[in-house]
Amino acid sequence: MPELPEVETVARGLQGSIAGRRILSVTLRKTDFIDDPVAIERELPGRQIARVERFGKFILLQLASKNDTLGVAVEGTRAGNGITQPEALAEALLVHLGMTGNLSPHHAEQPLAKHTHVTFVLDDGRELRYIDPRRFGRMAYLAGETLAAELLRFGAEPLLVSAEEFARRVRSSRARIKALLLDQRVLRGVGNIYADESLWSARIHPARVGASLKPAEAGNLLRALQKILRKAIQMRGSSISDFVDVDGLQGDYQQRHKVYGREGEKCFRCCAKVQRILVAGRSSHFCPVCQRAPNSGSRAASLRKRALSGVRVAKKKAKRKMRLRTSKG
DNA sequence: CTCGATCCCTGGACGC
DNA sequence: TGCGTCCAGGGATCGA
Repeated sequence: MPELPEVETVARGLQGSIAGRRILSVTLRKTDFIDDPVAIERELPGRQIARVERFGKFILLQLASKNDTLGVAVEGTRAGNGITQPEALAEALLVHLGMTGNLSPHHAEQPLAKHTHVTFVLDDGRELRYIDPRRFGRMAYLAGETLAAELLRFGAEPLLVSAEEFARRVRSSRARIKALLLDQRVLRGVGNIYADESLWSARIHPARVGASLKPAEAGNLLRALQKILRKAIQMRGSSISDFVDVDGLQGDYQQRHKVYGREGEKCFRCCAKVQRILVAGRSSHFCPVCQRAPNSGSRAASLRKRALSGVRVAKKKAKRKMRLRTSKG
């Protein structure tokens, strides 16, 4: 299940193996996961892949500008509004691997694997193939403002976001921290595995409300998340069911999982049994001892809280009254 | 705003 | 062996 480290692994692999190659032709088979199949057939043939990068859980195949690739002075700037915006990222093919997507180069003579939905013939005799049994992935050719608008929908990059920014995003929401970590509008790239792993590391229960996190807790969580993501990238991601990189190699980070997929097994810190519950509709693995359950979730607790704060307010009012009376008298 | 439910899809696990 | 059933999960969408 490709999340940030897996997608990063694939993007780096592709950057090394297909950057600079030109796409000669495109063959589409199943297209129900493609935003606009016709645009892909129209725009990609003849184009050079300038660079491959990760954006959240997306692989971005950045296309060299037509001017560069053709080496011909095509018509001048198209900026009709007079604003010249030398957009670094003007055109790209976005690929989301979903749950089971695989994007990798193959020798042309290699038989097509089952569920090969897209083939890009490259100028060196190889083919870049997209294989995705479940078709939970997504593919889209986007350019200009459409591309910019699409990328703007996503939140901060987990490896670059500052502690302040992360704390602000997380602590300004009443949603549960697990849901916030998974919400691509908050952070881009975190999925179920790394959300659970970082919450365990920071000893934060997945059902905690974001706004209930103390600044220090938010800081610990981001540190844990970044450390885990970096290590996972170093180990080329986690291979749970079928993730492999562009060379067909599995990742190794699943060997480091502390809670994910370990329901019923002992917590590595305290030996309590790892539990799995549903939070935000996703299975969430955690240690019930290390990660204390929020008590603000229960009705009884919230009533208790309200009663307490009510008492506090009443006391303050009484104090103020008293002060007024004494100052007068 | 936040939630849960539902759908998409297939392969793998499991029960009989 | 061969069914049927259930489940996983990222994301979109919809109604509460």
